[in-house]
Amino acid sequence: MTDLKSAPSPLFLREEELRQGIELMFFAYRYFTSDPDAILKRYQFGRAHHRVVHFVGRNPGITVAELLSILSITKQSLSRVLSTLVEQGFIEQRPGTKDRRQRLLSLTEKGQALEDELASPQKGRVARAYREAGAEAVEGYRKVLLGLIDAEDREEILSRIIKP
Amino acid sequence: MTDLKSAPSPLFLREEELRQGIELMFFAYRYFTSDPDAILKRYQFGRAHHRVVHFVGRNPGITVAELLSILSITKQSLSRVLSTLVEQGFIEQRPGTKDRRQRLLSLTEKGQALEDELASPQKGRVARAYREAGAEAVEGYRKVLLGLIDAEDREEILSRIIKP
DNA sequence: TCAGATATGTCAACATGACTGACTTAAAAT
DNA sequence: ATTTTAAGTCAGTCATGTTGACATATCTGA
Repeated sequence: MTDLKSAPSPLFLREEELRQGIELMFFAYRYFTSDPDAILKRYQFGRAHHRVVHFVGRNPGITVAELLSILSITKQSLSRVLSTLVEQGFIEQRPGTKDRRQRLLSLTEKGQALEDELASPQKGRVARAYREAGAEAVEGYRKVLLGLIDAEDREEILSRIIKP
Repeated sequence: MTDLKSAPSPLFLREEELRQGIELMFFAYRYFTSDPDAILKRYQFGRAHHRVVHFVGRNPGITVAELLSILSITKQSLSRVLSTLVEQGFIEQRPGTKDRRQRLLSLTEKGQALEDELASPQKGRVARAYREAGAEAVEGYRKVLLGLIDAEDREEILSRIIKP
């Protein structure tokens, strides 16, 4: 018989490592969203508004359908948030030139200001983490995050992220 | 005057890198939670149930107050989820021996089975990402995630994660 | 050109999980 | 004995997700 006490299996160690990676993600994500969350409160907005502002800001002229696909939510969920943002003058819609059914979305100046306000502390937080961890660690961070995504979706997501 | 076209500023590049890191986190987190989310549906549970089952599983005998502190939610929010899990026999409570006001929480066998079921595909996903990225990348991933956490909270969170 | 497909928006209804604030009970601590 | 603490509860609110059905305008292909 093997000695159970003195020879912990590599499998157990790996299990522990995985669990730590999972918990670390849980806690890190909470801090990751904490800065914008605090700002959004002042506007009586939630994370959903942030996501819309972010992706419209990064993809000016995006269609509603594309936005739905990025956010992976239903039309109805988006609708509430989007109409609020349009009514309050953060986002503007204009009909597509090729297809006039489309409503191409973009940030107004006011919307751009909000986007900057929300993004700034979050970028600051990520910048600090990058700086502290070093360039090599950043590369690892990106590799692992990408690996968490279903293999078949990676290319599409990468092309969305790396676009400009 | 400097040539704006041919010499993009390092600041711009850094901005882009930060934005990519932010978006990557957004997408990765969605996949990260996707496996347990699908399972939870079958039990008519949500992410909140998962978090409770997870942290009770990893900290048998945890008090309600400690659990609240880890989850950073209110008593009322926890209450609904926790009472459901207790009623349905996933979690058991026993009075503390030193302080009988406390209800020490632990998983029942049924609760442990649920924890395993939820954790297993998530661990599989993380394991795959780790394997594909390599040990060095994993170290970087952990460094950056830790760096996203407020410096003053890191020690406490690390001690929670690395406990056993 | 017209029928069907598509892009968007809207209505109604519902579930989850977060919040606040006030209050109760039991037990511990001073 | 009084105060503090641990836990639970009540009542209400909000944000954000869901489904399914339907309306309108526009585009596209036979």
